[in-house]
Amino acid sequence: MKKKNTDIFGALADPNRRKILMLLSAGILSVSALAEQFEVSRPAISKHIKVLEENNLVTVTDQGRERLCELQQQGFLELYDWIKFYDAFWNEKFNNLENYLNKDL
Amino acid sequence: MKKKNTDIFGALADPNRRKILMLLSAGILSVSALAEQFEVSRPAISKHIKVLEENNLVTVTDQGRERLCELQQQGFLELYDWIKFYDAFWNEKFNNLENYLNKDL
DNA sequence: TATTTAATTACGCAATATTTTTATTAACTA
DNA sequence: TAGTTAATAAAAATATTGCGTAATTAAATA
Repeated sequence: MKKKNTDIFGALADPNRRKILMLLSAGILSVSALAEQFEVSRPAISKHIKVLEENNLVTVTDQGRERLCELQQQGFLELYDWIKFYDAFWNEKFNNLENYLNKDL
Repeated sequence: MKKKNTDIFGALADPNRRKILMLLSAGILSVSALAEQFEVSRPAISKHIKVLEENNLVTVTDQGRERLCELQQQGFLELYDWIKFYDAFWNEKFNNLENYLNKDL
């Protein structure tokens, strides 16, 4: 039983991890292909990918000795759900403001 | 010139800070009123609020010796902008899938 | 089979983050 | 004015994170 290190917000808190996601938005890439785009070492990138994987932002599939990384929607949906709550909050707030402003028209 | 500690993703990475936002979604609260809802000390909450303020998730207004905290939309919009990019990514992806599936109909 | 390549694991360390305790500032109130 | 309340600042302790090096595993290749 492996324990999860961080949640989705923690996963997104690191700039290198967000850069990985951005790179993967252009297409599937191996760990090495990703690592080439960074100053940091390959093990560092490996760990970042693991965090992204644990939080369902990325899926990794073994292909021979390579591991191919691809964006996964589920993690993004989780984040989306979170922000939707506040989106609703703001909509309601501005609706109420609008109602208030129109009260005497 | 004071330097900002973290960006919006870092600001949201802490569970206590997200709880502060949730509590503020119910209405304006003073620092003390917020602190009551946590196990951690008041200075800790103070610092969390500062981070939220620096990232435009919360505005604080002085009222006598109290400081009233309120949600601020700007920070949420920043996050929204980020996720919108990936939202578009997924929409495009599934559109393409749909196009592919319908190709021979 | 020996070597190379892709990647992870293990370990340790430096940098950051979070929290606490103590001290301080400023605004109310008796 | 003296005491209390709300909050932050400063300093220090603790916890977590990110990263590198070295070692290891597994697959491809000469």
